[in-house]
Amino acid sequence: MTDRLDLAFSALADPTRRAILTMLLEDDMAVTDVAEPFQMSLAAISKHLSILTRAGLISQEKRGRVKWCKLEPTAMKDASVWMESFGQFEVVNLDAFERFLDDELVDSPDNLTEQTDQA
Amino acid sequence: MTDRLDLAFSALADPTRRAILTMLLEDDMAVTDVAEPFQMSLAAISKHLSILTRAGLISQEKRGRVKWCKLEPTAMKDASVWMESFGQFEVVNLDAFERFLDDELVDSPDNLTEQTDQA
DNA sequence: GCCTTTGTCAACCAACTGGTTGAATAACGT
DNA sequence: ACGTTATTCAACCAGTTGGTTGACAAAGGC
Repeated sequence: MTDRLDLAFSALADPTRRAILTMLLEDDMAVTDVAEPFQMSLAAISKHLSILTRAGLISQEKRGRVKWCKLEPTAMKDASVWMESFGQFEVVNLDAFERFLDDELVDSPDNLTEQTDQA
Repeated sequence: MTDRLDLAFSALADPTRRAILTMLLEDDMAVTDVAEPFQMSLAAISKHLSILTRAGLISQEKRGRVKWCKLEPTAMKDASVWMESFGQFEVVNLDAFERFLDDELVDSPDNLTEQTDQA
């Protein structure tokens, strides 16, 4: 219990934490800066960051009095690999191939800002 | 809150539910048969199944007195797509492309039968 | 030295989770 | 009609989660 996948998926289950990961996609950030756009307390964000750290999704390194947060995509990739087993049923076709090529051409991930409203 | 991704990721965060999904990879199953390998009560499994249903990861159809559970990979794929954005850092290269082509050549997914710890 | 900034810790709280049990519902076999 | 099988419902419980606040420690600036 509480293996890698448990930690990764339950860390990803929270929208605040997903938003944080999206922010870190742009650049490494200090804890205070991560907290800035949110309405909740700094302590709450600090907790979220330690959950993300425990899941291996980010790493934190203290330099001076500032603690820098850095995205660690490896843990996410493990979870992604687990999920991909389920996808094979439907996606092995030219459509997927085309989308793959499209993704290759996109160099900056501007369309990533938490796409929750597109239901 | 509690949007699609919240539901999908938190459903996937539980090892029992991931095991259930893996079982359903093989074939559609009745609730009782899903419950059989687990040590917990049937009611607990029933709850897990409704969580998976609410997340869209499976569908349930009642035929006679038996409720059949069927894998629905679409919801998982949504989550997978979200995650893949984070992979771009490391995988955008010929390696990924090559693996994609390899997958294309495999016509039957026979190598899927044992990728988890499910006994 | 002193004040400010950065971040965590500890205690607390309400809400949710994952399990239990026992009763209820619904369809089947005979 | 009756007992059996399949599944859910309702109430309950312990433990976890996601937030709060106030106190604290550590590093920097002046």
